[in-house]
Amino acid sequence: MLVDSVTVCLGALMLGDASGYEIRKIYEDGPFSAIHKAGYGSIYPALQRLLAEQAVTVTGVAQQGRPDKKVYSITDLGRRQFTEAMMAEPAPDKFRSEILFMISFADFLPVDRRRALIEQYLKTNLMHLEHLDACMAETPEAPAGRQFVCGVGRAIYAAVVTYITEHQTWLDGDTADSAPQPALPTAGDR
Amino acid sequence: MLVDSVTVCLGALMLGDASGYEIRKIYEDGPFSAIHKAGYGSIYPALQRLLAEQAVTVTGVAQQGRPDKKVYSITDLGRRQFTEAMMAEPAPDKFRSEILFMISFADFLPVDRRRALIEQYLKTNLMHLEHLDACMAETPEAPAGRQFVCGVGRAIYAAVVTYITEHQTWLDGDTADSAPQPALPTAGDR
DNA sequence: GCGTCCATGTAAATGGTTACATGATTAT
DNA sequence: ATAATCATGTAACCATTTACATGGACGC
Repeated sequence: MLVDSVTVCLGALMLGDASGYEIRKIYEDGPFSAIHKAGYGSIYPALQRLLAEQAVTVTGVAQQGRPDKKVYSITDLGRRQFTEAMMAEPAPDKFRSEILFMISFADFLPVDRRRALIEQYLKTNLMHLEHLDACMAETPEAPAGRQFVCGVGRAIYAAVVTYITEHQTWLDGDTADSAPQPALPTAGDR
Repeated sequence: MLVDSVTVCLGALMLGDASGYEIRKIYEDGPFSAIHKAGYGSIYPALQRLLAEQAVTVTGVAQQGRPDKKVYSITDLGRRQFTEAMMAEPAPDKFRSEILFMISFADFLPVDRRRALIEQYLKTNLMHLEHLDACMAETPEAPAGRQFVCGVGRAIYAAVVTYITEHQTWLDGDTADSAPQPALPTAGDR
């Protein structure tokens, strides 16, 4: 894997100094969360490796009332490592959806369950959409790359929401009734 | 994980008897490939577990010229297990994209690299779209659940392709020039 | 009082991917 | 000849996720 926890930390530090805790927040809450998540269990060990490699430096920051913070800064070596990683061939995207897997087998499930799954899928996609919009609104001056990626994410969530609202009746009623009607025009949907 | 290799095999066998080799093909080549991939390394052990649990049965099929095939069939117990798994709370979707991660940091990359990444992303999405269309054309009588999921996949790929073609110039020129102009209006961007 | 946020870390468990091992047939 | 397809499996490897451990401050 070319983009592993180490690269992920380096990326966060390219945007500015940060502690492990803050790096996690970036990937867990920020606009990056849709692309790549990272928990403490992967970040803290990665930072130690980077420190040993001298790709980053640390500064202990004492805080009043809070535990000490360790703020990491990327070094020139780290910057070079990061750029190198960005030049490697990216691995294919990985996507895994339990809920879509379940919906695939809707025909074997009770009608209630089908409806519940669709509803849940619609709801979560709407939430993601709102969350992304909120993130984008917070940083209107974000660099072009990040805005582009956020735009892609937005387009995806919006497309899913639209599709569901237009087609959710497909799975209503039992199998016999479900005749997939018009669907998407142009490029041979069906 | 509620939908693991075992459940995945059970799902494939719900659609009909199959060998490990054939199950892999379903998840590697078929319309399911976008949702959940599975290699031999996870399928064969899963089938053995299922056999021990008596969720499936095997029939050895001797073939002329070919290695013997082991065709698995799901039992009533297996069907019950599968349905039970489909009633559990689905884990949140997992998505990881190295290429989008790279594009997020486009501002730190040479212009050539930016363009190459965008182009590659567009190309792969077009490929996925075509592949899905081909899959859907092959089985026009697919059950409603599967058609719905394929439709979602199609909508996603189509949305990404549209977004890229409309916004790819953002990342042209160097950072100074890249003023993200009109950007995203209100809601339904697309 | 209780939950959440801040803050850093470790260790075990999970579980999928990759590589290896074997081997015949068919298509190029 | 050589690559690809058919066919089954094992074992090491890898990385992430989850649970655990610790602890003060702040809001409700």
